[in-house]
Amino acid sequence: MSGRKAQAARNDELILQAARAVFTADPGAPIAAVAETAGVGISALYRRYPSKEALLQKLCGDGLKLYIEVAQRSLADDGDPWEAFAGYMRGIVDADTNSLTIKLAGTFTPTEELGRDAVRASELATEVHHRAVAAGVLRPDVTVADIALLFEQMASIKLGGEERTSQLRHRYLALVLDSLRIPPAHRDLPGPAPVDEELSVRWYPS
Amino acid sequence: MSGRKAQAARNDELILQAARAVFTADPGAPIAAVAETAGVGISALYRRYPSKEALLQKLCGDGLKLYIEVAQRSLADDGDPWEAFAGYMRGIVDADTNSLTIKLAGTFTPTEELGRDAVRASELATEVHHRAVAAGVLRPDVTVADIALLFEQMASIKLGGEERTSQLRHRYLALVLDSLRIPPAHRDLPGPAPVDEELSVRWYPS
DNA sequence: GTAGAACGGAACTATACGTTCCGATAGTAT
DNA sequence: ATACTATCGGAACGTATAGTTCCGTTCTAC
Repeated sequence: MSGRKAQAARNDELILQAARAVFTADPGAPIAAVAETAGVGISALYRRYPSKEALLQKLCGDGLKLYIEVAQRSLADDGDPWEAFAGYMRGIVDADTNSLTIKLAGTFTPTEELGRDAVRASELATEVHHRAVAAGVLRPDVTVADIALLFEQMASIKLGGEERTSQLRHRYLALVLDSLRIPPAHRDLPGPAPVDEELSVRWYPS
Repeated sequence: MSGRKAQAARNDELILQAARAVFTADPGAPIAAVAETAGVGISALYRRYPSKEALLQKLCGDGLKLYIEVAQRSLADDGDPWEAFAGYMRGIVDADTNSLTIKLAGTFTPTEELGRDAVRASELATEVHHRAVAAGVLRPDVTVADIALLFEQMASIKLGGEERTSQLRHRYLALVLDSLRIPPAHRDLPGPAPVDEELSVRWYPS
């Protein structure tokens, strides 16, 4: 494959990557920002997706599939039950699927396939949760819905670049995990704590 | 005081309350929404504040003062050091000052007075934090900036009505406090856990 | 050399929102 | 009683933003 067809195929991927990056950074971003980030024109977008809504549905769908994959990987883990659960949570935080899925909830009517994947993801999350509780490594007064809201809290952290944000999310995830694990204990926190300047810069218009 | 002057004074308060409610719910809300919520016309707003920015600065300032008050109240607490610290965190979460202050950061140029109050608030937060660490009730690998980010995470929780949101914030604050306190332990979580329907309704446009 | 797919980006349109302006109203002073 | 003024409601205006369409261009395949 070469020439024009090849560029079209490359653009397919380029556009998806750009869309993911742009909309996770700012769910309300204009579609022109996606085109610019991808380095293509606007018509390259509209050739592939009939509307912005269609693009968002695609991204949401991909996010859900990633979520399902992470959950399945955890269920396949036969080792230490706590590590399986903690790995699941770390995986979801890394996948960064909540930033999109949640913030975009209600901005478009869910597809049928989207609905199916959502219940599938929910089932898997319940299964992961149930295993950890049954193994006696996860405090039982925390429900599956609690875990979902905790993911949203992690997703709300946005500071500095992409790298730094991920680092900090894992730092606070470690804190949360400390409060979830049985027996309770304090483990070392990963990544450096934020410094004052990281916080104060946000008070000045960019 | 009666008649027209009285209504004007009442409107002063009405507008501030409405503005606080509207902008905490949606920091990007239009100014017309504030007027509608307050039950007044738009000109009643512009008579008091020359621009939207001025109103936001006022709200931010009030929020900071509230923050300072809560911190001072904690420092005046001579009882159990942990309870003083936990009460401080609960107080800040209740004050709901972060929803505004953070989300609005960078949307306007900070006033001089705003800057002064900000450093004052920062000093007090450091003092509160230092006391808890010195008393040996707060894990020392968590910094003041960490606490600030934790507040933001609590503020990101928005589910159901105002009442329910507050309930859930306290639930997850309790979880976080479990991971902060020395010695580590699991305490009962306040408020009912979210049920599935509370989460799923967000997927449908209102 | 030509047909057509893919593309870039200007142009169009709708909408949202901050701000201004004007007519109305109700206390208040003379 | 009448004129004056502070206050108010809300329509009107201008501007910015963003989704979508459209047209001229380019590049490949045959």
